[in-house]
Amino acid sequence: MEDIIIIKKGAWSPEEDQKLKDYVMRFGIWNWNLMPKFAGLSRTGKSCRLRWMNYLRPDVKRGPFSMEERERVIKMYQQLGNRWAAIAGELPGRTDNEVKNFFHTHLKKNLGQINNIDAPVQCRRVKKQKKKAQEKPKLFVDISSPTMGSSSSISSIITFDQNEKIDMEKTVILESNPSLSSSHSNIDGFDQFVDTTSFWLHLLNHANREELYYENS
DNA sequence: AAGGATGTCAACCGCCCAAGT
DNA sequence: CACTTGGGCGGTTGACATCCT
Repeated sequence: MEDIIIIKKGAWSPEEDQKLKDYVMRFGIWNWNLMPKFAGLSRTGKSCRLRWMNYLRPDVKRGPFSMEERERVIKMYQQLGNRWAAIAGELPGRTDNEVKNFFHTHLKKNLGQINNIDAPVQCRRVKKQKKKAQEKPKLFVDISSPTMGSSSSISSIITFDQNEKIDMEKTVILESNPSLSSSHSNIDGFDQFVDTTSFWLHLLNHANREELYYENS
């Protein structure tokens, strides 16, 4: 007769954390699937691995992202796209999960809802987002890869510094490399163009973030 | 003050890939 | 070469905190 193993899910208790930490410190990582049994944990190997990698590892850096880290995330995202593990690799002590969460909460929330950056997230906030999506956006953002761009017919490209305000009524945000930017002649009513690196850094640096957010809601 | 809306982040799920057999 | 398995990854969800009306 096989043993019945009850697998626990959800938040980790301090006791579980200690068990996992103690075990890894003592015996190292050898097989995540077998480890829980030996460590006395009612968790899956995957769950243990995730907990260790994202939280318990001694070299995991916690706390808010510094401005340097923020800038790096933005630049790496533009280079690599949603390869969070690769981006995290450029940020010592940060995990892919952290980078992903940071991007979604601090960057995308301000920009994604006003453009088709990607498909809407299926979550409990969809209802509200749908309502917002019906309204005509004042801001258009294109964060497609620079290599995807085609010929340009941009009338003007601007960058701005930290204290400069953006005309949200007539602004089109284009990709980071102006020379590769694609034509957006099919978008009516916009006459300013801003490269995304500049825009995102502005958004992060500047207190206008709130203003920008609500401007579009 | 209360209840709903929203923000944040830890954790889970499912898929993919590489290595081993 | 096909199959299995373990680990890694990105997408998504859920719980809780905070904000807003």
